[in-house]
Amino acid sequence: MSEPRANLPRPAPAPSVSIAAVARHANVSVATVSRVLNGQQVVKPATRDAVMAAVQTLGYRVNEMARNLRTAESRLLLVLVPDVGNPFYAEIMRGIDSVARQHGYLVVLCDTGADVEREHTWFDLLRRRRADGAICLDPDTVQHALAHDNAHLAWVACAEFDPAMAVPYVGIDNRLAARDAVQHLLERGHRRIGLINTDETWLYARQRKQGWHDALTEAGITPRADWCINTHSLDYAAGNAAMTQLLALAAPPTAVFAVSDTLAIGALAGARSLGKRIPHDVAVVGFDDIALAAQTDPPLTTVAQPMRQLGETAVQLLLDLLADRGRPPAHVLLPHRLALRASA
Amino acid sequence: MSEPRANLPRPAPAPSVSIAAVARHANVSVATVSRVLNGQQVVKPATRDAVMAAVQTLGYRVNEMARNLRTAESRLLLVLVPDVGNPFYAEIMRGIDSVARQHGYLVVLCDTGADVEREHTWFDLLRRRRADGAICLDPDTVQHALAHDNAHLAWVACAEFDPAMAVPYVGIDNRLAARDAVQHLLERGHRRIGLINTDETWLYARQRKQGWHDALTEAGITPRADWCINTHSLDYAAGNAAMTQLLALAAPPTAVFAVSDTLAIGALAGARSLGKRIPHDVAVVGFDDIALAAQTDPPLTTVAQPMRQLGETAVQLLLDLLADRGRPPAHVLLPHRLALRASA
DNA sequence: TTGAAAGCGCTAACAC
DNA sequence: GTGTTAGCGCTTTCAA
Repeated sequence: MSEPRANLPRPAPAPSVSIAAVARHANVSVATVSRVLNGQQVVKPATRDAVMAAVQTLGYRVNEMARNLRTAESRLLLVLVPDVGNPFYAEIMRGIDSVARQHGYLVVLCDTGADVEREHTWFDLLRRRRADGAICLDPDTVQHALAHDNAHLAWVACAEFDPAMAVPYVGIDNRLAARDAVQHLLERGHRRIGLINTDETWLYARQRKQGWHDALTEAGITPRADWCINTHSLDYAAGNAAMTQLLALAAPPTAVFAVSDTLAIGALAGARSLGKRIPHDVAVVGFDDIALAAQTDPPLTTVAQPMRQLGETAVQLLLDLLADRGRPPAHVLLPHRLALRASA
Repeated sequence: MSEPRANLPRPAPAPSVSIAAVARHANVSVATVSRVLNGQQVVKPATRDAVMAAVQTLGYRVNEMARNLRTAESRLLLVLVPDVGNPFYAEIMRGIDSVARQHGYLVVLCDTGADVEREHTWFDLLRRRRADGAICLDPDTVQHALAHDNAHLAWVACAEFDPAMAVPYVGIDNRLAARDAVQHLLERGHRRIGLINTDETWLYARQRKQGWHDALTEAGITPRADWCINTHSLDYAAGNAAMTQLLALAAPPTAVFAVSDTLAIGALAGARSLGKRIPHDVAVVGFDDIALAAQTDPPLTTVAQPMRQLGETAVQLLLDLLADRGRPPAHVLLPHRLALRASA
């Protein structure tokens, strides 16, 4: 919908020097000024210098809004993030931001709360030409709900994606990564290995659970249902509660794999408050390798995701798409690695 | 400088429905369509409905770039943040974002690294009409360096500010808040109270040190120079190292006040790795009250800043300024409180 | 190598 | 109430 917008107060415009003023001052046409400003080589050096001098003395700055209207692009990219406060996303943002800026794009951080409705309102900015493209980090289920209405818009999926959708994406092999993490625990001699998983509306949650399952069954262990807890959020408190629940079991796990570092760090706190020592009483492996992971007590063993590179690649995919709308969607899987520390 | 921009590849434009098409389809003028779209009440209901129907069937969306060129505003706000990864700023961002969106503004998160040069390039976006205003969270010393060149631009300071500058700001009374924190420690019987401070290019660092000093001298204690450590960053590792250094003193502090929660959490880790129990061997008080503070072991006693409200107020100040460039700069101080937990 | 002029899609002043 | 029209400041043919 194109709703009538609320009657917002209008700010007063700032005083401005237009391209026409520069042209007048330099005794050339606006076309010539434009050519100089855009670095076109056809302009005679002397003319060029005169224009630059005028720009200098007048303190002229291009009005990018006008330029963008003319070129039909906003040079704005949207990043749709389910939870801005999560450090995992913060690092991806950094990757996105650096590459986007190199290409002359500005990035708007959009908090979606993993909610389809809010996603829709953000996508509407694309329709209104407010932004050129979007990078979506929301659950694959949310993306799926979006796909139909937004097929013609320029967007890519990052970290989380639905492989069946005709949208470019970049991520890691979550199933394999989770399997690696659990195998590490198995190698340390653990047989009862718990899983702190999150909401399975996330593809990564389903895939990492699979990886946990893979590793256990390959080791001849039958995963028990009560070894697996699903939290409703990724915050520290949720990890804390999940660990408490796991340790209350008659035969509690001797090791726990959490699908996110924030959950794992909460789990550490939960175990400690029950007087457990880590990794002696219970070992913990996390996922992501956020900065805090190296600072916990003990430092957290975790699956390192190439977060920065994830973000960088996502922008690249988006720019490729913008440059050629017709191209078949590219799918990129980046390598992960296990960051071994003291918690497991 | 208005540099010739790099020759960036141009994305292909998306297919589009203009306001003229809607007008044609509804048998009215573009002006009428514009009126309906902007919610002006003068339009006859029947006409309005016809327009809306045309909008619906054509799938029209306003081109905000064109609108913004005409209204001479970009509806974009900049938030200049020294460190995007710091959870303190993440929460302020949330406050900013929510209020900005309510007023039809989009927010761009700008990572400055507390660097004057990078700040300058961001401010240039204001000059090029790419953004309408900015909220600056950088050190007062950086702001000070900026003030001269950017006096005519619309910007406000948040959390950190130079009271002597003619720029609107919102913050808290850092000196008083720090004094409260240290007084709490004194009430618990501590006499040797360390300070983990950060770089004193920050006004808040200087002010909080003052508060620490105030409380001690009021209690008849002479603050010792070696009780005070200045870190070069706010990350967990810096807090860890500072605590280690403090505890190596001949007569180590029995309590430590850290000027940021991230520092305090790192300090907790540092103390623990030396086998100290908290608060028994050394008590710790932080500053900010980020989400993680309630999840540490033990939970962190800290000075709670109204982060969300800080952000909300900053936007309000900025919008006020945008609405009336001439108004005298408003200065707002928000209340803090002590969040009592187990670490002190 | 440069200039004149036609828009980009919209809002708003003015006319009817 | 509604239509006509003149720009907003820029880029980009097309001519010269």
